[in-house]
Amino acid sequence: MSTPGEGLRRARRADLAALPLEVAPTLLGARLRTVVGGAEVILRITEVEAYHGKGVGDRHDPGSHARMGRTARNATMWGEPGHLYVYLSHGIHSCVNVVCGPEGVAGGVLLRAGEVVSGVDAAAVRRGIVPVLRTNSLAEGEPPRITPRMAIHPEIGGKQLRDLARGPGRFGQASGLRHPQHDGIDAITGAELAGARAELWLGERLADIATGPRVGVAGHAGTDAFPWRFWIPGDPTVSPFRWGRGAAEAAAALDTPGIGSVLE
DNA sequence: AGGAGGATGTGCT
DNA sequence: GCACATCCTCCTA
Repeated sequence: MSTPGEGLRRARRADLAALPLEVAPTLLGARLRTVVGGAEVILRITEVEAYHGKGVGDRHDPGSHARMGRTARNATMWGEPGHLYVYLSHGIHSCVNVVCGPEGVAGGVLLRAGEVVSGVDAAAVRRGIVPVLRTNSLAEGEPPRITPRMAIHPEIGGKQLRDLARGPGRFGQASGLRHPQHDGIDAITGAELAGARAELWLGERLADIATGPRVGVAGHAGTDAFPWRFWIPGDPTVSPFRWGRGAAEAAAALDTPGIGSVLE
């Protein structure tokens, strides 16, 4: 079993007890380690979004699955922090959130993108591109690199490696976690659920964090004016920005920038 | 009971 | 840039 990285420690439930807007930037550079069907993948998180909901002392979030209150679908978002809310997007993609905020208050951080730092083979199999990618024997903590076999396909370049977990659907697929069987899995204890285990590791120090409006969320001028999306500036695995339905118009009316700004 | 609309990715124009 | 896949959830009747 490989370790997720130098100087990292397992996340504790208390690390995730604050509201999503506070927790979200602390998950950048963290590792999500999953073992599904015996295959381990470690993802270094490079892009996240905060989602609140409707709850006591909470900021109302009309872009959240929890905006209407507690339902069967979003129940995990109300639960104990540190579990993973896995939902089905567009009938196709299983997307992964880290539940945070106090129990009884809806909140989660959507893991939008990551870098596969271990288990490239398993991730590539899940992404359906296994013939192209092979891992060489990587030293402990060494990032995956473009292999000779990839070099035979110059038209591909490093894009398939970069794209393995670039975007929430790809991230979920690379992780192996799926809706509905893995919804609610505990990333603090690492307890097995439906043949899967998940662990969250924290502790990487980042020099800079970028913020901006969330991607693809239907127009909610009030919330999109606030930076709910966080990413590691310059990281190639961060997904492209796009407006949600009606959001561009709403943002234009408020003179809200779309790409976001880099904070210190 | 029926239907609209997704916290998206892919492929074609 | 735009259509489409595919299915679940919640709203309306």
